Order: sequence, then structure tokens, then C-alpha cells
Amino acid sequence: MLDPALLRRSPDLVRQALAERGDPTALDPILALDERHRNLLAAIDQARAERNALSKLLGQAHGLLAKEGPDEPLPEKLHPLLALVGGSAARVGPTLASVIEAGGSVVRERGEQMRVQEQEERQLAQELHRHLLRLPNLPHSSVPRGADASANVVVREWGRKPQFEFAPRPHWELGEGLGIFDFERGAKLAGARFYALKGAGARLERALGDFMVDIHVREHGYTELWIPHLVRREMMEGTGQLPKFEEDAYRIESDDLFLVPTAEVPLTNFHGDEILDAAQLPLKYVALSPCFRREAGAAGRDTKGILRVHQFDKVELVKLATPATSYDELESLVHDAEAVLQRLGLHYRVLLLCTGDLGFAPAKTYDLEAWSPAQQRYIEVSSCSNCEAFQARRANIKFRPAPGAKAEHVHTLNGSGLAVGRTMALLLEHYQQADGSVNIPEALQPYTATGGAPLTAIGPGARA
RNA sequence: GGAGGGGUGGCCGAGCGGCUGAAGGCGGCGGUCUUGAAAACCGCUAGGCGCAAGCCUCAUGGGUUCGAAUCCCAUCCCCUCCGCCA
Repeated sequence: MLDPALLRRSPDLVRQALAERGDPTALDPILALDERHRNLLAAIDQARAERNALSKLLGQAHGLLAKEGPDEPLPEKLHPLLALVGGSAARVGPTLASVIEAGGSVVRERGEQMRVQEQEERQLAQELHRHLLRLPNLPHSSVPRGADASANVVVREWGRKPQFEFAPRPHWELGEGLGIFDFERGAKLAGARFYALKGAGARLERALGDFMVDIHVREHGYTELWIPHLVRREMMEGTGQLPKFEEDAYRIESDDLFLVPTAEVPLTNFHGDEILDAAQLPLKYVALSPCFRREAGAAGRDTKGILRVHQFDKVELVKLATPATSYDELESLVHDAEAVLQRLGLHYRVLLLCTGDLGFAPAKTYDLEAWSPAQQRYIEVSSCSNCEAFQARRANIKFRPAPGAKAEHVHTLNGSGLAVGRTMALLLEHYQQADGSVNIPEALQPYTATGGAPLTAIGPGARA
């Protein structure tokens, strides 16, 4: 969600930024709604102030009435009542009882009016909120302008395209040939775009996930989290998947829960409705989780292999940072993700997405794309973004810059570190041999072997 | 699934229908004292909107009332016990 104050203060700036994102959705209806809403609020405010004042005096009058009796004249300090009731002692009558009666009916009337106004106000507020939730984030000033992916900028490349003395085969052929992918049975179980892994394939999936999490925990200082894979609707709203993209998500109707499309949702919302100490920031979390996506609208794309499927594993990185450091944190987040590809020896490039290719919540995004020798193209294996306060505002995540200071929204960042399924696919293609076998890169071998360093204890101070 | 308890400020926790935006404690901040620190003592310390006056917020919505954190109804959420169970 954008800062409503910004919309009011600099509508032109916002309009322009939204246009650059290719989403010139009318800001103007929102501004109009906002104005109506605020006017109404002011009116209600004033009406309520008057009613409160009257009520308070009436309360005192009631007190006197109980003590003194109904025919007491109105004491001096309650004379303001007469003005509020809209009469003089002569018209209303000089006694306590008569003033109370007149006052009561005035308040009742005003209450009726206010009730109507309040109802309208609530509707306006809701409508405004609905609109605001559908407005995408504004691009950061360092984001290149462009209408679509063709305007993305290659920031750097790492490694080299592997050369083969034979025609490299695509991962789905390799996987089926080795008997480690089973597309048919996956589809039998759950339908198209689901698959199964077998033997070394299943092991490789687990190994890759562990390998990635360990790097981030041990070397990059992230705290591992294990989180629910089903989340409430509000969490999906918090990170921006809802309300606009509900058709992309799997939903459990009986409980109105959603299967997470990415661990970004539970990780980012982990501190929802909290005020954090500045000293704890940045918070860095990593989780390995399955991701569920309906891929609505992707019909016909990437139908072969495991690049576009309804369920895959992903290691996700999330940071909560102060606004002052969030862009530095974004750079280091990208490096954290890159480290995994480097360790695996996979050639990749880093892409800075242009305004038109930016997702809904991010202000700035780098994509990591690894090379597919078989398809002769780069495949996205990670997307690292700074969402600034966009998600924090929705999820209500704040921090206190200094003790006693006013709480501000944190900046939220997220990035894949990495998508496990796609990484496995590209790894198979990279390390394939002429005979259809595949070598396991050295860095991964401790994880594909059984055993490893045993966990001997869990306790305070233990490094997980 | 059955029965019950509960949702109040950064946290814990009180709160006769009006003087309660809310006692008390913890935590935090500032001060006194001290060579310094601790302890002790004193003071300050919810959020939102608004230039301000002021208004809103005691889970959410509705109702009763001149007036609701306090009474009634509905919804959501949390917890406890029992049953079932990886």
C-alpha cells in the first residue's frame, strides 16, 4: 500500500510513477474518494464534539437531579447547556428536569444523524481501502524505465556457458532417462504441472534445499524459520498477493486458508502487527518451503520439464530493515543468493528489472538467471526485491528508531536463495555427460552423501 | 468434535455505565546520588487523523443509553479440559 499522505501531497508524481509501471490505473477516483471521505470525517468529528460536550453537561445535571430534585433551578455552571440546547431559560424552562429533557432529545436527534453519516463514512473508508490495496508500489529512482522485459538491464554475469561435445539434453530428458523424474505419475496423482521425483532425484532435491539453507545460516547470518504452509487471507494481503491476484493462489475453501505461493508470505508477516526495536534490525530470515501456484494464465508456457509447475521447493530470504539501510541490504541479499549459484558452478547473470517488468509490491528488483545449455536461454532462479514500506504498511510492521521516538514502518526485502526445482533442472543440464549421466558438483557432495555433521545438542547459544 | 475461559497501552495486569485514554507493575527514557556502575529515590513514557480546537481507538461489527472498555447480540481470534490422532 502506498502512503495515503503521499497520494494527497504529490499526486502528479504518483500518477507518473504508476504510468511508468504500465499501470496508469486511475489515481483520480482514489483522490476523489479520499476527499469526500475526509470532508465527511471532519463533519462527523465536529458533530461528535458537540454531542460529547452536551452529554457531559447533561451528566452533571443528572447528578444534581439525583441529589437536589427536579425543580431546582439550573445552577450557573450549567448555563452553557441552555445555549447547546438551543434555547433560553425562558423557552426551555428554568428547572433541572426541563433542561435535561430538552437536552436529551437534542442529543438523541443528533445521534440519529450521526449514525447515518457514520455508516456512509465507513462505506467510503472501505471503498477507499479496497482501491488502495490494488495500487502497486512505486519504482525506486534507480530503476530503469521501460515498458517490458526488453528494457531490463544486465548488471553483471558470472562464469561461462558450458561447452559440450555433444548436443546437451534438456533436463526432462535427462531426468526421465535416469529414472529420477516421473511426470506421468505426478500427473496421475495431482494433474498437469505436477511431477514426482524418485531415488537420486528426491535425494538431490533435499540435498539442494539443505545446502542452500546452510549457506545462508552459517555464512550469511540468517535465522532459519520453519513456518506454516497455509496462511490466513490477511497474510496474503499483507505481502500483496491479495486482493489483486487471488486467482493465482490455491485456497482451502472450508477454512479460507491459502497455500503459500512463496515463503515470503509467512516470513514477511512473521512480525506483522509488531513494533520492533531499531537495535534488532536488520532481521534476516531464511526458510525452505514448498510453494504452490496455480499458474493461471500460463497455459501452454514451459509445459515440458519442471520449470513451471504447481508445486516446487524454494529457499526464501527475507529481511526487515530500516529505510536508511534497505538498499544496501538489497545489494547484500542479491550477493547472498548469488553465492549459491557460484558454489554450484552455474553460469548466471544478474538482471535489474525495468519499471514495466516490476512486480506488484517491489520498488526495485534484481533477477538472477542461470543458463540453460539445452534451451540456450537464461532461466530465472531468483528474484530479489526491496518493497520498501509497501508491505510493512499493509502488514503493520514498524520499528522504533530510538527509545521514545515515533514508530515508523520498516522496509521489507525478499529474495529466493534459490528456487530449488529450477536449480536442480539447470544443474542436471550443466553437469550432464555424453552417456546421459550427471556429475554432482563437489560443493553439494556432502549433502548427497548420507551423514554429515551430527546435531549433538539444542540449547541456548547453540548454533542451529 | 464436546465443554468451558478469555481478547485492555512495548509487555504483564486492574478496571461500580459518566470524573477512565484507562490504576499498578515491568521494560524504556531523563534526573538525583556515585570516581564509575549497580541499588535506591524523583520525573516522563500508547497509537491514529488534524495547522489547531478537537476527534477516533480497550479484538471487529451491530444494538441499548442523554452517555459504553464496562450491559446485550453477532463475527473473528486465542487459550484450557475431554475425545480422536501423525
